[in-house]
Amino acid sequence: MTASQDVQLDALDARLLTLLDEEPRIGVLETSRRLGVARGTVQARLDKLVARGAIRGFGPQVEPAVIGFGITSFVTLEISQRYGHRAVADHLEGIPEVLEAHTITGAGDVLCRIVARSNADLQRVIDQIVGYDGIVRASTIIALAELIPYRVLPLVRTAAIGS
Amino acid sequence: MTASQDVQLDALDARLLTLLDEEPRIGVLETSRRLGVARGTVQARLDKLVARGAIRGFGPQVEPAVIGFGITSFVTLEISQRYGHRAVADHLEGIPEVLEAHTITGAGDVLCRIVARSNADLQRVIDQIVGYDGIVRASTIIALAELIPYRVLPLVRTAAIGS
DNA sequence: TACCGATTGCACAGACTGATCAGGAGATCA
DNA sequence: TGATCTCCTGATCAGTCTGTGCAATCGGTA
Repeated sequence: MTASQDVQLDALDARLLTLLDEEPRIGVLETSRRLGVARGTVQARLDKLVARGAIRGFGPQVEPAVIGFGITSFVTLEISQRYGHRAVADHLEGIPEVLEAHTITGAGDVLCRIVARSNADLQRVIDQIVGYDGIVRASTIIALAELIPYRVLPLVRTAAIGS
Repeated sequence: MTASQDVQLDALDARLLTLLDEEPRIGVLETSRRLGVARGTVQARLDKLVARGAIRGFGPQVEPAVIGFGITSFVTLEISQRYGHRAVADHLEGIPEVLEAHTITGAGDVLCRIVARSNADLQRVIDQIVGYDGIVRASTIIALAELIPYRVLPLVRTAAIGS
């Protein structure tokens, strides 16, 4: 699962990632100035992080809630033994409202994150999900408020040695 | 919660977001060429999306699993009525391994996503979480495999009108 | 028909990128 | 101590992009 070898970050990597997260549009040159290192160093560090997979990408982070999908829910699925996980994953991949899915331990087989335009719309999506033989039943939890929005930076600082 | 008014995307927005997601480093000019529109249009669209909050940012998307945190888990917390959600959120915010947290409906009060270096490390993090008076107990689900990695693009295409 | 927002095409100066190279600093090993 | 390696530095070069502003155009609307 873990791609190749784990990437060990250092303090400079952590500062670099933090700075880029806060001001992604400043460019490599300005970044190097802020960090007090040579431009080539910044480019080399970035290339390395991307090459090793530590950075998945720099794409725009779209906020589902702002483009009309204000409801977030976590749905636990119980899948039929006769169907493989792969088949279920394929089914789920075809539903845009399914933002991610994991196989899990415990009471349930798959946990997925689902967004919808409204509670009624959520019902529609869930119906679509369970309208597949491989899925026996679904248990839905609705997210009421976002206490902590997704973040990785604190973890990056923890992971960095000598910081 | 939803910042201002929902942003209604159109086909061009969807194509723009898709292209930027696939090749974030191509720059505005190249983007305009690929989309067949004027450079100013691309800039205006992007500015608008950012201003309205549809795009949260362009920061590097760090992959926790690659920097040493290979274990992902979802932990449901039951919190004491005497403490507010806010207090619990503050507590959780101080723990880097807590990547996100939501208040939820159903059997439990808070659902959070937690990563750790190993199962033993996960135990340490959970102990840290429950070592707080406001939290009565924690129920942990471990993610075994990532069936669908987090994605938003299919949703963007769905949200766009006239696509 | 007049108005309005959005898009276009163009222009300019300034700044950045990608690539490359020689030299230096620090760590490792025999 | 000396050889070797890796990483960082500082600099150069041509080519390209960005930020900005403006006048004209287009499509839909009052």
